Amino acid sequence: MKPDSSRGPLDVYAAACPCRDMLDLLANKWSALALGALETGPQRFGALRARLQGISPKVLTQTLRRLEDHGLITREVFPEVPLRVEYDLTPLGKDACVPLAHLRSWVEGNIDRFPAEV
Amino acid sequence: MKPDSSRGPLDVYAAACPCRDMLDLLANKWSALALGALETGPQRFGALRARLQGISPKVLTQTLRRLEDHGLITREVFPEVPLRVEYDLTPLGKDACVPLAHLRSWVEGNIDRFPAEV
DNA sequence: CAGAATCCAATACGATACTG
DNA sequence: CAGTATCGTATTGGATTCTG
Repeated sequence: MKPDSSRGPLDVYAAACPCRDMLDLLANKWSALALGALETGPQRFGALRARLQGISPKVLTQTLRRLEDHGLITREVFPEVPLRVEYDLTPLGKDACVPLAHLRSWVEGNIDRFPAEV
Repeated sequence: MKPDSSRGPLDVYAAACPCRDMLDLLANKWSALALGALETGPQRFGALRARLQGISPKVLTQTLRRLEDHGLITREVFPEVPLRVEYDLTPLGKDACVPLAHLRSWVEGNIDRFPAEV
């Protein structure tokens, strides 16, 4: 088990560690929701937009692009009419869903313990 | 098991659900790091600042205040000279640390699988 | 020490309109 | 359908300075 040294120390607390960027990507509301929405299978842009209530097309595009660039999801275009584009999880994305699903369900399961909005 | 109805449906995907706000709070880089830094016991402002490399005092204050307002941490002032202020986890905060710790360690453990920066 | 105050740069976001 | 382009606002973030 070589803990990698080619890309610097593995510490999310280090500002320069690539871990920090990944944490910034995953510890994000829209990322967590988008990845979770894909757990049930490939989804189209419109479906994701409907699922992630309140997201604008622009922000959804940004979120998906960023996830794609980091290898968490794939984007496939079907040159049909009307156009169809499907997003799906990569193996890495599937794995990332595990801790994110825990976080989402923890929130839903403990929301009653939070003090009411001030 | 009454799934609560006093505060609306429990669905992080619903824009109006309070869950959304909580997810927004926890699915956040600095929140995840700050809570994790407190897992080992109460910490002073300066210690947290040193641990969360790269954070500015202003953002750290905002982060801590927000966590305190939502009942995840406590803030205790010791009127000494020099002044000492300690932050600590509440029971709720301790519980929230569990999924967040998973997320942080998942990132550290899988960073090598991510494509190199573009 | 622990922040508050201030100023300013960056960018994130929403709404709208338009295109392949 | 699935975005992109554009605009303007709003929020965020950093650096610096100051105070109880």
